[in-house]
Amino acid sequence: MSWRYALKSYITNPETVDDGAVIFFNDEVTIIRDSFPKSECHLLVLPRSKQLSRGHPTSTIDSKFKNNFGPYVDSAINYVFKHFQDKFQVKKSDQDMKTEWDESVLKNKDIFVNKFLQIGIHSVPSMANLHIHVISRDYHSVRLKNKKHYNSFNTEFFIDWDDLPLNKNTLGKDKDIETKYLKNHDLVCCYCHENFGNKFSSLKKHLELEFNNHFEFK
Amino acid sequence: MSWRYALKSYITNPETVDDGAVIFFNDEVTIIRDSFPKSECHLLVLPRSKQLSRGHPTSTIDSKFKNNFGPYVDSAINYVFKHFQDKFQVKKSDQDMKTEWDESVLKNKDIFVNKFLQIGIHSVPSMANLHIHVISRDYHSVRLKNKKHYNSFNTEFFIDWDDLPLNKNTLGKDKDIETKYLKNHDLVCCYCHENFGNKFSSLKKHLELEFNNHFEFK
DNA sequence: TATTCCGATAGTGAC
DNA sequence: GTCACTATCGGAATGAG
Ligand SMILES: Nc1ncnc2c1ncn2[C@@H]1O[C@H](COP(=O)(O)O)[C@@H](O)[C@H]1O
Ligand SMILES: Nc1ncnc2c1ncn2[C@@H]1O[C@H](COP(=O)(O)O)[C@@H](O)[C@H]1O
Ligand SMILES: [Zn+2]
Ligand SMILES: [Zn+2]
Repeated sequence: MSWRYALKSYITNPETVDDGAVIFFNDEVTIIRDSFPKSECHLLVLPRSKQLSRGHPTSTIDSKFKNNFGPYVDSAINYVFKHFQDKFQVKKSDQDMKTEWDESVLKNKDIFVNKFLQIGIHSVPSMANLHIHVISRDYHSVRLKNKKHYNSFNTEFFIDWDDLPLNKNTLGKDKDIETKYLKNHDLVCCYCHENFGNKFSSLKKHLELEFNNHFEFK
Repeated sequence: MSWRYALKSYITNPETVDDGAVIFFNDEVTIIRDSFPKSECHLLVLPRSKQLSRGHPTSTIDSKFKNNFGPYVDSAINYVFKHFQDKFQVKKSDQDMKTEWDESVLKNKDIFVNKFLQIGIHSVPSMANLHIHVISRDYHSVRLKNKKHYNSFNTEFFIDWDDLPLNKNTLGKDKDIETKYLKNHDLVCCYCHENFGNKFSSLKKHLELEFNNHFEFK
């Protein structure tokens, strides 16, 4: 079986997968922790229906789909929020200045979701089984190892759940999308918007600083 | 002072340079071993006149220049021939087949020069002080580290002393020459003409074999 | 087409 | 998609009263 089907067993037999990734399943969905999380908390929501699973997300995720799976996405959101709350707290700035990054980010779920969570899909998924990413916007992870990883979540390559279904599918060819957003797009810090060009190593070090400036272990 | 003038002290004060590179100098020329030799034996002949030294080789090396410096080039050739003779001998092939690579290469200077020596210049020199390369055609050297190094001696980027002065300077822009010959030109073995494409590492290993198949230490 | 260091880019085979 | 490995390609600094 091709690597494109690495997620398949999570929907065919979630009860027998023993890698500890599954956090919820019923007849309709499986929710897992991504095995190669690109942030502190990175979940995938997978519809179990073969029909839905093999569809391309941009054409499959319509309002009916959203109505049906919205609650499961919400539950993934709740999980991430809780997990982050349990593990981290907002760091008090030395300067004690009033910023957007006050404690409310980890106290108020709506603020957390708006400022610090990404829910959506990749324009060109690699994994064949349809999945929705629910990922915290810290990008503080040893699994985040190259430009493609970062830009797949931090450019228009990432399509927000709220923007689905797309009014009109204006996406180009897969190769063109990848070239434009994953290869040629500058690396831009998601905290402060500093532009790092192609310097992934510099961005990595910077993300480490950003994370440690904003959060600390409880 | 810029790295482009790394050769300057060899012509301004050859008597005080103490790196052991200088093998001959008089009022007109300095002859040195290249500090980063790309073959077993790699010399540079440098006119000491400021006027000549700052000229571009393709416009400066005319018949008058050649008459004047030909003898020094010859002396560099003699040095390389002698050095190679002293250090190496042609290896007897197991198959004992009659090839061009018989012992005459290291016994007859004319054959050595014709088959195994390159005398000339780079189309686009990096070093600002005019210099003529006299280099054995083995390319067996730890200093030969990349495609540019190899192709600068094994494509038309290298202009033979015998072809100077050029009838007509049909060279393009420096950048274009560099792209065409150093970057885009395939790597081709100078012994057997096998094409290695961009695989410099493969060529390196092959050159090691070629050298050891043709020569051995005395 | 200076060297050297460091890192970005790219292809491979395997899982 | 992952990893590990190898190797190619690419920019930046290079100096120093
Ligand atoms: N073998 C695997 N098991 C579980 N998840 C994986 C595996 N390989 C890749 N992934 C994740 O699957 C996701 C696929 O994302 P996508 O680019 O949308 O197809 C990525 O976030 C990967 O980290
Ligand atoms: N610092 C140096 N001292 C002596 N020779 C050098 C130095 N740097 C480079 N070279 C050599 O100078 C030559 C310049 O060749 P060119 O490409 O014709 O300018 C090359 O063969 C280099 O190996
Ligand atoms: Zn930042
Ligand atoms: Zn060969």
